[in-house]
Formats: sequence, C-alpha cells, structure tokens
Amino acid sequence: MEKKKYYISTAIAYTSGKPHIGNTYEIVLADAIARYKRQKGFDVYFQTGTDEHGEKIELKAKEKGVSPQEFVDEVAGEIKRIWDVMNTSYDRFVRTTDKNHERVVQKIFKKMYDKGDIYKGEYEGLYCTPCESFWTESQLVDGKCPDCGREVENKKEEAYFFKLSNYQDRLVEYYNSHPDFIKPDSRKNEMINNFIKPGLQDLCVSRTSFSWGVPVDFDKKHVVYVWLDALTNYITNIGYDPDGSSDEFKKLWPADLHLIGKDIIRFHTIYWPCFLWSLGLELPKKIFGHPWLLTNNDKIGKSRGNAIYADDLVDLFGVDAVRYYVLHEIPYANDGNLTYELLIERTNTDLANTLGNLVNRTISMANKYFDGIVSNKNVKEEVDDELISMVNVLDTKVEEKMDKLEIGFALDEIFEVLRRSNKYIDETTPWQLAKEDGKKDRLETVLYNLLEVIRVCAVALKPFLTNTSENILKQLNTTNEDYQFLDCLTYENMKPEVLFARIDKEKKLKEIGEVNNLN
RNA sequence: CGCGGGAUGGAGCAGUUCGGUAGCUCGUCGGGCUCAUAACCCGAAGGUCGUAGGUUCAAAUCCUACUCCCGCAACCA
Repeated sequence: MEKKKYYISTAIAYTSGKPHIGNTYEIVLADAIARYKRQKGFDVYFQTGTDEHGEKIELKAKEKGVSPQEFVDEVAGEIKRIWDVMNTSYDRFVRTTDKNHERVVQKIFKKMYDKGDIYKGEYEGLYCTPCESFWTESQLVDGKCPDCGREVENKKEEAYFFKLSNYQDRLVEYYNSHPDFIKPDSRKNEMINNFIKPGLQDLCVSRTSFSWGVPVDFDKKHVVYVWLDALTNYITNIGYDPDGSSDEFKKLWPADLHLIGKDIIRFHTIYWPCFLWSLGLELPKKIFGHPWLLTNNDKIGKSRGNAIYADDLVDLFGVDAVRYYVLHEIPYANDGNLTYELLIERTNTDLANTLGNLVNRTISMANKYFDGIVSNKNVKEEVDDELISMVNVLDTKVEEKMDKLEIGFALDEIFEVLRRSNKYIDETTPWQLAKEDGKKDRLETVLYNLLEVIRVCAVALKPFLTNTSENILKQLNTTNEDYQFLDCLTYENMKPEVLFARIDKEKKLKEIGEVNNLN
C-alpha cells in the first residue's frame, strides 16, 4: 500500500535579521509534528524557508551598505544554520529570491489579472512627501506625519488591487463547513468579526515606492506585494505553474498543515484562500496559528534588548533541552514563557532526574546484578500490570494529543510513564530482591520490564528529542523501535551514560550573567 | 459602548458544557530508601478559585455589575 502523503510547512521567515528563540520555536514545533508523522508511516514533505523581499529589507541593506541580495543571502544563511542547529528535518529550504519562484509569481499575477481578480486602480491616502510614505488617519500624530511631524496631503497613486470581495461569501461558507480549517477556534472568530463581517476591502497587491521585489512583468514600475509573493511559496516550490504543474505538485497539494504564528493568521486565512481560489486551487486543510514564546513574560524583540537566540541556548544547555522546553512549555493556545531559570529547572527535573536518572539506574542495576544480560523470566507480580498497561496505551494517548496539536500534553503522557517507572523501582526494590535467595528470576523480570518500558519511551520521544532517543536506544544496545511492550527481547552489552547532567542553577546563572556582560 | 479570551495555593496549568469532598507538574518543608545524576519514593504545609451582589439546601462552576490582564482590529511585514 502506498504511504499517505503529509505536507507540512512553516511560515517562511522574514530575512530582516537573525531569528530569536521565539521565531525558532515554530520550526521546532513543525519538526516535531513532521517527525511524528513520519514515525506513523506518512510520506512527509516538510517545507520551510525565507521571505526576502520588501521595503524593510531594501532599507536595511542600504543602512548596511550592501545590496539587498547580499543582505538576504547572509541572513538566509544564518536562519538556515539555526534551523540546522535545532536539528530540524525539513525537506526543502525555500527562498523567495529563487528565480523559479519569481518567474511563477509573475505568471500567477498575470493569471489573476487576466481573470479579472486583479485590476488597476488608484491607491488614495495621506502622503508625506519628504518621507515618501503613506499614512492612515489613525497613524498620524496630531494630524501630522508621525516620522517627521510635517503636514501630510491627500495623494493618489496608481496601483493594482485584488478583489477580495469576490470571495467574501465563499470564505464564510468555507469556514463554517470546515471547522478544522483555522485552529485555535478563537482565531476564526477574530477573522470573521474583524474582517469579514465589516466587509473585505480590496487588497492593494502592488507597490511602486520601492523596487526590491518581484516586478510585475507587464507593468515594470510595479513590484508584487510581498504577501502575494510570500504566500505562494507554498505552491511554487513544489512545482505549481499556471501553464501546467508538476507531478510533485499534484501529489502534495493541498497542504495538510500550514504552521504559522498567530500574528499572520489574517494573511493565511483570508488572503491566501482567495488567491488560491482565484487560481482554481484547493485550500490547505488546516492552518494552525501557534502562540508565542515570551521571555520574562515580555514580547521578545531585539529593540527591547531581551532577545535570546536559539544557538546561544543550545551552546548553554544542549539542543534537546531547548527543544524539550519550547515544545513542552508552550501550550496550545496561550503564550509560553521562557527564562533561564525555568529552563534550568525543567531540564533538571524532567530530563536529568525523571528521564536520565531512570535510564542510568536501570542499566546500572542490569549490569550489576546480571552482568548486563537481561531477558524476560516471566516471574510476574501484580505491580507489573499497571506499568505495562500504561506503556501499551502510550501510543494511543500520544496520538490523541498529537492529532489535536497539543504537543506539550503528548510529552506529558510520556513523562507520566517515566515517573511511574521510578515509582515501580521503589515498589519492587530490586536491591532487596538481589539479596534474597530464590528471587533471581523475579529480579530479572523486574529489570526486563523496566528496560522495555524505557525502550518504548525512547521510541515515543524520538520525534521530540531525537538525539536523546537515539542515545537511549544506543545505551540499551537495541535497534528495536516497536511502539509497544515486547516479551521476548534480550538486552546485553548496555553502557550507561549520563543523558543530561544536572545543572547547578546558581553557577549557571552566574555564568550566563557574565556572558551577557560581554555584549 | 469595535470584536474576543482570561483572572484557581510561590510558579505554570486542569476543573466551569450537565452546580455537591478544589486536582496535576514544579518549588518549599519533614520522613524513607540506597540501584542511580544530592537522585528516587512517601507525607505535610500552603488556595474564602479577581471584586461586590444575586439564584440555590449547596457555586470555582449559573445570573448581574465592576476591576485588572491579554489577543485581534485602526491596510508594517
């Protein structure tokens, strides 16, 4: 039987600067989902990349005295490097400055124009001539330009517009008939109440005030609006072409999940569907607007001086500790919080104590009492049942949470089993059994149960803590990745290693303080 | 009155649909154990469930008003 495809994407990152840990959260989240789906037997295609056009980038490049292309080449390289540091398994890293993408965007624009969804009109607004900027009424300060304080005037400018109103009714209908299209639900309400109900305004989809973008090929002084350019990355990079799409496109589209930040939901749930309909294409199945990661309960931002970067955290704590923190700590719908202190506490309690120490003590006992060779002697007792049944429903429990995109809760399910295992050791007191005559087989059964539970948990952890999972299986010296308790394995030649060293909080915080002072 | 979400022991959350002993993870304190990474196991303290009223035999849970926080919006991605 052919594997079922699963197309997942992140938003493409805007190349205005180095992405902080909040931006990085998204790729880790997507990676966990992608790896999970692969583990479940799906034929996964995982796309990410960078959004590289726009006025802001043109300005930044100018400031730095380099060409826009040089500027985005550098930033895109940095972004890709961080994605790799986070051990993410994307299949393709796309860039909007890719020549094929640009060519197809031009064709798309033309197709929409020919169809009548895009028309030439006039953009009218309040204009500050010295600043060369349009402002809205509400942006003005005392009725004057917020940048320079000078008078603004009414001005008209030629521009292309997309007729969103053509698709307004269809959009509401679609939302209602596809309750899973926008997640979480509260976001759907925001879109309906704020945009659709008041009536969709036609969207200005070209700019003439700057040139760093995809030129409209039949009207060269215009460049395509960045969002029309950016959103189409989801189709251009898998072979969409108005003149005939590739087999890959036919196989992959529609996407199964667009994973995006909650700040860009509007673009993905209103503009993007309308664009797709205009091209006669199906809509993605689900759009999930994930919450944000805050630091000290404050928005992360370079300008706020509280930017924390993923690669620095990885240097300090290791990639899996950082992955665990962001995946576990950020709930489904509310923003998560990140501080060094919380990160250290989570790493110590969950990763070092509950998980690492369990693996370590179990393997140590196996080596100590049986020279490292353990098989199932089947001397069962009642205490075994609860533990083993927990392991055997783990697969289902994790799946339930993952289907709802509740990644943190999926991890909780696994750690509940690990905590139960530590308790099981106290209940069965292997060190006592070792001293009693005639309990040798019972002791071996106990250790076998533990090793099996650890193995299954390692398998369960693979999508989230990939390196750690591999490390545990290596320590157990097994390659078996069955997602359930097996009766007849033999464990031998196991080598215990410290998975996560406990972190001395005071010392580490001091060390971090010193690092920060260097800036 | 623009729309919406939220306020539960020191921290983060569950419980509110269909009212009836307030639960989980972590932190703190005490005890136990010794296989293990000062780890693991057990126990305890700590909450008038934002405020004020109301309905009820009974409200975190229903109703009313208010306070505070947050998201979205006022065409920046």
